[in-house]
Amino acid sequence: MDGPVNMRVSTASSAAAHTADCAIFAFSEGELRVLLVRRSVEPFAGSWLLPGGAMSQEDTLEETARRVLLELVGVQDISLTQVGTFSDPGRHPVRRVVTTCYYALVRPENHTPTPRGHLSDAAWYRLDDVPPLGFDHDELLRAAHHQLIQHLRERPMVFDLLPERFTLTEAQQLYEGILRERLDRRNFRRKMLSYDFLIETDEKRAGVQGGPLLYRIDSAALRRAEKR
Amino acid sequence: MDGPVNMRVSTASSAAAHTADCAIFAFSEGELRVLLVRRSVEPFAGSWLLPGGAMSQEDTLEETARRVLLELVGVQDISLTQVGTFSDPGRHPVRRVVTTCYYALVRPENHTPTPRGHLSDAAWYRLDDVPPLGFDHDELLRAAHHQLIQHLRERPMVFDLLPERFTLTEAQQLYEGILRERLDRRNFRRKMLSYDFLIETDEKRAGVQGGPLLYRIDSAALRRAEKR
DNA sequence: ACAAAAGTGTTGAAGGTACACCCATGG
DNA sequence: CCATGGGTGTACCTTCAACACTTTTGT
Repeated sequence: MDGPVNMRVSTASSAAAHTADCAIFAFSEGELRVLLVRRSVEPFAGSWLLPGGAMSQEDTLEETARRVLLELVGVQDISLTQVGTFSDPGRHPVRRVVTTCYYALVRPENHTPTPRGHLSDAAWYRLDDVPPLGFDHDELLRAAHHQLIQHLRERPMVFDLLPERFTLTEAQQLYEGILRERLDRRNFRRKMLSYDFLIETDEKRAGVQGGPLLYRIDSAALRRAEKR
Repeated sequence: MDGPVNMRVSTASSAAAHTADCAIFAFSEGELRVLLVRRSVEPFAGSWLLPGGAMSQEDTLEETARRVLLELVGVQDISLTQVGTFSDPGRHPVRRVVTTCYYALVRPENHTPTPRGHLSDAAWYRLDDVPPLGFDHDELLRAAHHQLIQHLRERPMVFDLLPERFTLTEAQQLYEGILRERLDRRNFRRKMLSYDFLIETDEKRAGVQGGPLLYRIDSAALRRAEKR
């Protein structure tokens, strides 16, 4: 419980540090991808990780995560969803660090990740190609992906991952990339078209056979639908 | 991200304390109830709260929550589910305290809550009767209850709240208490009876008109069903 | 012209919801 | 005997899953 009186709290010299780590998902070239950074200092120097940052005195965890996103991929106004908090004392080999994991969905346009600070690299990985990660970040990523799947099953909420205009096939590839299963085109399409926030444009995607129609999202209607 | 090298972390003198707060639900006299404790010291002296405790160096948050449950209601081997982490810097008026909320489901038998330490009282409240709580615990309780509802809609998982033997009406009252809506008896009953982990006994509940049959749970089969 | 991808409808199964009457027991 | 709560079945609707052929466009 909260309180300055609790003795375990009063001896606060040894309180744990708290970080926010982000599984940042994007969709490009027909594949779901996640942003990883490479750490250049010990422990886990050279390991790939989910990007994250330490919570400061003034910030909430969500603000911390938002800052990470802003600094790394220059993205603002992104939907962030809390996945869970990981507190195993052994998860950090040196100090006690508790972390709260978030997932974020970003458009492929606005992202040229720029590693700074103690990072030597930053890159988008296809989910299948993700290497073993440092700390317990494999577990964080699994949890984030699992939660994204759960949310997607309940409601349509991944249009932040698609460009302004997109074809239904692209949307289907995105769903398949997240859910990791193949979907029936006709059933998928019928479900999509039943959403009133999906708007047919009069343009077609050039350079692809079949000449697929482009669609866009009516954000206000989507907002309403997501409220439920 | 994790790392001793991050400067915001290195100045760790001011790290936040971390607590685990529990929404402990029980079902008695046909009503869903939650355990509240009354705080006897400032800040929020005299306020009702969700019980909680500070995370120590060696423990995970879940172990912390488990200890709270053990000390307060003497219950062990309870399913604990993480609800979320709350980090608003203003949520504690004095110090920086981040909390992670869990919910737990306990059988009505094993509980005579015994307030200790800085608590003057502990009592089961019907959800409707919960008074305004101290800190941001109204929000924690709302979040915990909301998550319990979500989980219950997805799968049957509240038999930890029922006694060894129970009638289907009792189970229905429990569902209704959690979901806060009225259910159709025949539909509810059909769904329950479709579960193969629900086992009809040959006893009837005495002292109640109609002479309702008692049922029990095959824990192993339930475990399997919960896996999904 | 051919290859590749887009576009399109129907049917069956399963699950959810709505609804009313008789039966068993306690008082 | 009567009041209270327990126990039961059917019809409709919605949702999801399975499944194959035609049209459009690029090469």
